[in-house]
Amino acid sequence: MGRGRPRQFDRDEALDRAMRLFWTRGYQDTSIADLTDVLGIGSPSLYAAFGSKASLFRAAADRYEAGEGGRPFAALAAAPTARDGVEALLRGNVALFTKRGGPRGCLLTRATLSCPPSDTTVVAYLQRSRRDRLAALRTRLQTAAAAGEPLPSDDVDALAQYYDAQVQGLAVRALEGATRPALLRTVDLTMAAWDALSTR
Amino acid sequence: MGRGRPRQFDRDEALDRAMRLFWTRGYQDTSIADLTDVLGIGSPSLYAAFGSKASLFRAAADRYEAGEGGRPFAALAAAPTARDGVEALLRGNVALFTKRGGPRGCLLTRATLSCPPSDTTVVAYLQRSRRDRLAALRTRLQTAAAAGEPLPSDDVDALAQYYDAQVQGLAVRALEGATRPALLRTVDLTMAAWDALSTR
DNA sequence: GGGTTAATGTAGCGATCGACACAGAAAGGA
DNA sequence: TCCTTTCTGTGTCGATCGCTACATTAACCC
Repeated sequence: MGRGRPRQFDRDEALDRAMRLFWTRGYQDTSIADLTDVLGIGSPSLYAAFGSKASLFRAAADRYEAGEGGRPFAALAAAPTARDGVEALLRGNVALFTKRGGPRGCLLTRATLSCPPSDTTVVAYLQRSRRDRLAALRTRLQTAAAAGEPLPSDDVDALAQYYDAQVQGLAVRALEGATRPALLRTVDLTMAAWDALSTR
Repeated sequence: MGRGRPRQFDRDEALDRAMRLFWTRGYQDTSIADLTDVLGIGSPSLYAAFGSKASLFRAAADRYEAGEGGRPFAALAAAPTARDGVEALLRGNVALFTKRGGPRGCLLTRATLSCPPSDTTVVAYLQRSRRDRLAALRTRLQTAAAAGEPLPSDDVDALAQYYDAQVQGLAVRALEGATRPALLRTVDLTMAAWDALSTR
């Protein structure tokens, strides 16, 4: 298999720990020293395995989106109706943002507000990620509209941006320390608004 | 008046420029070198006038809240009804977050997500500021409830947190580059939801 | 003008940032 | 066994971080 000296750490586990650390402290406030400390490896090993801080973050964010972070959006797409999907998206994100023992809030939202513009590759990654999430919302609502489901508005684009704002608001409040029940009451209001606007 | 050598810069103007810079780049990504550059003064003058980066930020944030940043909340308190107040709060914040030639988003929201926990005085300031804003929302809704105005929910506390989340969502989206018309469509939906939930 | 007080410009402090040079260590292939 | 290849630990690079010592300059009071 490998020709040279074998790697002495589990790359996936290291990536997972890096992801948790970026999630906890944001992008800029997570230093290479912090990472090598938590990962238990030297900085040359980190750079050999991941290239740079920026590319390590992108790999960690990929892992976030492919795992926990992507689950609420998977639930959105899989739900039988758009209403169920949006509710699953919001409640799933509340659970994600307030999980016991885990970092609070959203890794991507936090990074978006704490990444210096000079790190262009990270900024570009975050922009693409945001576009993808908006597109996921829009397409789910679009298919619902095509299926004749009742929606709170005919403007699917505006709806997608509206529910994206709900998610971001929940993420910020979770980071500020809002409790899970408090965030769920906010989701209750958002879904009550869906119903009140849809039945006309 | 002054005993020693007079200050060679306008303290208020310097504070205003510092506020704009913190608003544009967040707390952590704004360095003392950036500040002395934009303010046109040396670092000893900055420290003599403002004490430290943390206390300069708090002074700049005070200026933000007393000026532009506080206007939407002043409109909330001054409006004849809670509905008008919330709408003025949201639309005022959209205008603030997308003002041409000015920084995008909210100075406080951005700082909340980009301030290292080690800067305890700034963290404490931001927490208190957030509590105050939530309290402003809650008391306005409370007086409306006492006056018998129709509200989207009987749970005033949940309502306050819900509209706080709306503001934060708008702030994040503005920072991500959302246009003013797009954010206003989101506010349209939020206010349509108010009406649909209030008329029962 | 002298003396006092305060703000300024230069220059640099120790610490930390992201990233890497270098040599030693551990594997496979011959 | 020796060579090649790859990873690991030590040490450190130049740059930047927030911050300040020091001498100088410019105002006031007398």
